[in-house]
Amino acid sequence: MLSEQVYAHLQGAIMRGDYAPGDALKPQDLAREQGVSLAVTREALVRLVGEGLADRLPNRGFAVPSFSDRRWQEIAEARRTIEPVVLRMSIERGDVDWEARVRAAHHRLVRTPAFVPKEGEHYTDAWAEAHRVFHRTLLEGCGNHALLETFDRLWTASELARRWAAHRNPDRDGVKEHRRLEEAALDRDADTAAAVLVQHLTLTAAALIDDSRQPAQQG
Amino acid sequence: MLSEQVYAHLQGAIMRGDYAPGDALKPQDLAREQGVSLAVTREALVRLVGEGLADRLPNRGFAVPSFSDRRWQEIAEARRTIEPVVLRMSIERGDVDWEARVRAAHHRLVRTPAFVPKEGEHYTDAWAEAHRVFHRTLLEGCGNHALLETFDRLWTASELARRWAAHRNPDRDGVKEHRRLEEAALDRDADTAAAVLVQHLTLTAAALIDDSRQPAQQG
DNA sequence: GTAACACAGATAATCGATTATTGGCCGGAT
DNA sequence: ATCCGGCCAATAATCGATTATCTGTGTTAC
Repeated sequence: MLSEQVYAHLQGAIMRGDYAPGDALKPQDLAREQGVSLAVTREALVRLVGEGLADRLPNRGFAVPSFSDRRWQEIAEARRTIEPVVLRMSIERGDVDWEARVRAAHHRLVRTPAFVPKEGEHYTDAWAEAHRVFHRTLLEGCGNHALLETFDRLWTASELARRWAAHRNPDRDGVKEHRRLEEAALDRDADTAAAVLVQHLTLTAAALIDDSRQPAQQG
Repeated sequence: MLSEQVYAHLQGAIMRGDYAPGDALKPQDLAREQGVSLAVTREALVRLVGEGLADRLPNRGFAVPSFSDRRWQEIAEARRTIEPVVLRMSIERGDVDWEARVRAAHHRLVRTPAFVPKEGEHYTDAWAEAHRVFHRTLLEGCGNHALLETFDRLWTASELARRWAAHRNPDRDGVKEHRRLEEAALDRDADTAAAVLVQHLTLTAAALIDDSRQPAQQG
């Protein structure tokens, strides 16, 4: 299934930031680059649109979603609204296997370097994936596929937005936040875990507000 | 944009139950029936898959999602988990325009006949739509597109499942439930509204459990 | 000088035909 | 009689070419 490969390639490219928001995704060019036909490329693009990773402008083709501060804030709020509730369910229901996977995911997250020296300011692909897996594993104890799918969609949107938010981290200790999250979850302390998660998500959202509303005001 | 029409047609047909769960959706046949090419049909099918209204079996084509009791229960639980929280936000934030739209949606719901005499046991399209609009309007006060999109996806999945759940309504007064929901929302009584909504969703889910686990055990 | 129109190039959307893969069917061997 | 393996029809997936639509530019009329 060629469209699968093209889809994966485009998803990676968009999430990695190879294209800027608003850039046109021309089926012709993409088809030539990938060495496939138009139909295949179109199929992949339609899928991307379904996942929210591309916009479709009728009779004007496809494009990378344009960054919108408002939309980003709504996604962040949606996560703050939904994830704590699911986390509570997860903590209540998770079994030993879940506990083990949380530990494993946290370990992997801690041991994966977030930045590579030369690469510059952006997270490594490996860390981004470990980060996603940790957050998802925390919720997987709920055992509800529909809820986890909701998480997946919001996470994707959230990551895409963050990629384009030039975040100057206000003294933030992500490592510590994650550790507190892991501890509270494994202690079955739902209240604490939910509170820490909300704070974690709030801080992430706040980092963007600052940058977009006070660009380079360092006085 | 032809694929749009084909998409709309298929969505309606699937939701209406013109195809049974598991039925193959053959691009060839569909293309012939609709008088369009394969590419167009495929594009529509890929969209359907994205919306959860079709399954894709690699190298084996597309099919109507097979009904799964487990999946349905998970969707119902997801709704019970998310919608009350969003309803609270909506009640807290909704403005006068929202109030007016809630009243209008409820009025329309009440005045739309749920069944047509001859048609048999299934809801009319008009009532199903009015029902959806009422529930969605209740949540729209939250003003968060990401959350409403989540609602839309869960609603679609929920409706599709319900279409195939031969629900024998246990003495249920849907009209009354909706009225209590409207009243609590407009009274800004978030606690009551959330509680009524959870009960509403629980009863809907329960109707299916009964039928699938005790098929025709009447005495 | 401005504004409306028409042309041209680019590209989105669609089509009909070709290739590749699947699952069932038949025959032969054990 | 049953099981294994190779044909065959059906159809999924892909392709290259065609048609329709949009955007920008240049021209002409006022």
